[in-house]
Amino acid sequence: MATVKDIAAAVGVSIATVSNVLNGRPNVGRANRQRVLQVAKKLGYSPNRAAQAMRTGLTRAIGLVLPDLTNPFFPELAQAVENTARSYGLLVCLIDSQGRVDGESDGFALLLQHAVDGIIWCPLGPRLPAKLKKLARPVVLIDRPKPGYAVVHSDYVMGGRLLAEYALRMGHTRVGLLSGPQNLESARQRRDGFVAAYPRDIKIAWEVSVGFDGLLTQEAVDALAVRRNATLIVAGNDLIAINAIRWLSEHGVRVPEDVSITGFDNIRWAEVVTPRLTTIAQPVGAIGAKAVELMQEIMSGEKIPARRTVFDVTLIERDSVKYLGRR
Amino acid sequence: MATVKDIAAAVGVSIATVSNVLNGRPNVGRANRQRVLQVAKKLGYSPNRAAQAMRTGLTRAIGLVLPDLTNPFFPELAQAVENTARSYGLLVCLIDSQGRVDGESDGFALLLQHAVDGIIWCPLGPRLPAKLKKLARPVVLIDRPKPGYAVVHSDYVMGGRLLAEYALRMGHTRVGLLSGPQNLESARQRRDGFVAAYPRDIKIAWEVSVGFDGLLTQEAVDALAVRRNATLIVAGNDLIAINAIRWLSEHGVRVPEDVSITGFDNIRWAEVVTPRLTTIAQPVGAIGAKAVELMQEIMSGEKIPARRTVFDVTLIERDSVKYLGRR
DNA sequence: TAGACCTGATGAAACGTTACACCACGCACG
DNA sequence: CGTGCGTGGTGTAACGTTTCATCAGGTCTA
Repeated sequence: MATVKDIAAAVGVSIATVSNVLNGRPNVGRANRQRVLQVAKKLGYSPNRAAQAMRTGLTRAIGLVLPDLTNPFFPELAQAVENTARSYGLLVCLIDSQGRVDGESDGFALLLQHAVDGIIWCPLGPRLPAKLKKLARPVVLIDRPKPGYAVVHSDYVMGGRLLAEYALRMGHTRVGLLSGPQNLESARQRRDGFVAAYPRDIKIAWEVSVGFDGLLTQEAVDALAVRRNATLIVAGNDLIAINAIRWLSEHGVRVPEDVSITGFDNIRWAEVVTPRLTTIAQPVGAIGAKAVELMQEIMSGEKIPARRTVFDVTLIERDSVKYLGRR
Repeated sequence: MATVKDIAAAVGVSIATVSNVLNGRPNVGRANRQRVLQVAKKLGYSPNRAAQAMRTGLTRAIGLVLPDLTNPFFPELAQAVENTARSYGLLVCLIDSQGRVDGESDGFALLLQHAVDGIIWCPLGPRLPAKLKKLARPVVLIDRPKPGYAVVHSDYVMGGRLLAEYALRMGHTRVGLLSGPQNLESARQRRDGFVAAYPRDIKIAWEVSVGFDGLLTQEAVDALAVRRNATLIVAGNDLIAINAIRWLSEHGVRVPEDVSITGFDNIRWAEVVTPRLTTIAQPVGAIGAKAVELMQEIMSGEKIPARRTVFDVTLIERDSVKYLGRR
């Protein structure tokens, strides 16, 4: 591997001069600047990141800490993050905690050892390890807000509202709520957005909340079995909706003929499942990209970045909601 | 951050001694060894990776280069790789080429800059960039063999054979082949394993091959429309099978009543789709884990690792194949 | 013409490790 | 008693960069 010393020798200047032109500093003459650039290219020079890191403390790598890649929401996110990061010349170091808080903190420790320049984090555990906090590297949360952090996510209450409007338009006035975990702001806002949109027109027949992994609790199954007189089930995300559909069809309840259902996230399963799931689409790619851009802004110190970036969502109408006629 | 100098000062020995005990070298007395360890722990010492990398040339990080995380085969793989790597203290640096060969080589360049210790690669492009090859870092291929590389993948011809046996058992003797890209060994072996298993009993009514992303070509659609008198369609992977099912049901052909179909991979969609897909399960997690273990073996130089590790696959019987009665 | 001030360039220290070469000491052996 | 060796320990160079302080020489100004 060519080093700055090699370039200096080839051009006949000092390594300081080489370093100066490579870093775009002004104190070097036109002729030398050109020759250095030229030789650097010819030698296929690329700076030794380890040496740079040692001098500057910066690694040009960022961490991406996710709870579970097998949750189909995350791969697309990871892909967007990686590609945007790469366009900034940043390497993405992946941590998948497999839903375990201790895995997450192990991951943080590893990222800390490697001194990543920043972390994009979809939080599972409650807080950042103290050591990492002391390092004061920029942290951008994704999808799940937490006080004191920059965060980018989509407009969950808008999503809830969109679903409520649509429900009404399709003639549904009694609904059951199969919400996500209510300790998560992202789940709470979906629910609240829906409930608050048309409180007079839409009655909540029943309500139970489950995890975002979609596993149905006994309570949830009981609710699905009875359904009271809800004509529509509003699920906290697509995974929940899909599991509900499967449970229902295994128990002889047809969707949407007997009961309608909506999801949230528009994961790719949503259109392969039967019936194809009506849901809310988040701009996952844009969210991932924005998180990296934010990170880059913070790192370059150009400006104080927004604490909170919220993306609009859209309704994806498919086949899982039956039209009951105008009210 | 505490350094070895800090420890040395606190204990009252030289930094060389500190380094010696930290690296388990024998030339240091019992008393000093204990005190150094103790102080290191108290100070929360963790070695500066950049400095280590500069001295030793080793970074304790590996690259994971994938063609497309949104292909549901890969997230599980990535998760397994990351978790196993972490258990060895290795950081995983992710590259997702989004199916573009130039993205892949950009990714390799980035990994090269960061001097990862090795690369786990599910190859898209034909060859490793020359520079990387010169570095002679260990490379382990996953899923797609290539001459001259260590590779871990599952037993595709066994999968093909299993499907053939099953087809026969269910009474299917005329099949259509919707194979994967035949320039990929993994697709070719699936097909050949199936075809070669019972050449006298099973007739191939027609055959077309498409990409592993499952997008149906015009040729594929034509074949699906006619189907000749095939009673079973053997798809190259689950994505292809699922797209075929969707096309068929959109065109009034019922699965499996009118035609049966099988997949390959057992991606998680396979059990949410209707009908639930009969397919071949690969031990994806085991494959990812094994790739890392192999990498670790090569890096530690303990032994010459196997060039090729092949995993058994299993048949997952679900609802997409109709029983036609014993022949 | 002396001083001030630019421009272009350089020497050398520093970042935190590792590892080679060396040293001091004590003991055993011929 | 001299030599050799094993044990425990240290000094220091080197990895490749960046950056600070410095400098030579030229030009402008008073």
